[in-house]
Amino acid sequence: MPLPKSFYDRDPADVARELLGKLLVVDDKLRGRIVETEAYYGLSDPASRAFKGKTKLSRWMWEDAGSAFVYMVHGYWLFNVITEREGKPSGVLIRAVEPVEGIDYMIERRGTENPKNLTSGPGKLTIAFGITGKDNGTKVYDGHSRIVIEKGEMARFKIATSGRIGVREDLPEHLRFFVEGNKFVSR
DNA sequence: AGGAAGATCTACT
DNA sequence: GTAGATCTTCCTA
Repeated sequence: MPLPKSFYDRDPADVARELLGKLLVVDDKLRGRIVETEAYYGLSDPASRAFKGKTKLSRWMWEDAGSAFVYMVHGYWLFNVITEREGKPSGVLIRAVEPVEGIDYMIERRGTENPKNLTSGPGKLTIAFGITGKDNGTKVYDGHSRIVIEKGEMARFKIATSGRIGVREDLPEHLRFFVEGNKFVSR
């Protein structure tokens, strides 16, 4: 069962923290455990795609909680889930997952057999899972969607935080969350 | 037409 | 570990 829409209708930092350990599922055959996330706010966050207002690309950030927002940067697609109510842009970037199921497909798409290099980065995991701009607007709380996020079980783990990676201008708060010691975290 | 963007890969010290 | 090239759209001029 996918996580309910209400799970995403909250502050993105809370959602980012609690998405750790959850399962990203695509086409019911590719599964990955989320081990690294980042929260992004809207108009008040210079690193957010919504900062400069609605454009053809960023308009997906104004969708309702639990919608997919896929953005391309430097030739790679990055997968985000929108948080908070419709009309209030914010979201969570999925930065890394740990491969769980469908590893053969991931190896084929990524062109490498090194499991550590399959999904250990935001641009890598979209390639491994076959996620592109066409998936914009997908409702990840709807069981019929191609992309959903499920509860999943994971042994106890410790959550660490840091500033966000790669952004030109970060906010003072720590908005990156990751599973401490997990080898699939991007760095 | 040119540049920016939340990254990755490769080839070195 | 760090440095540089290169990746693809869309946005702004």
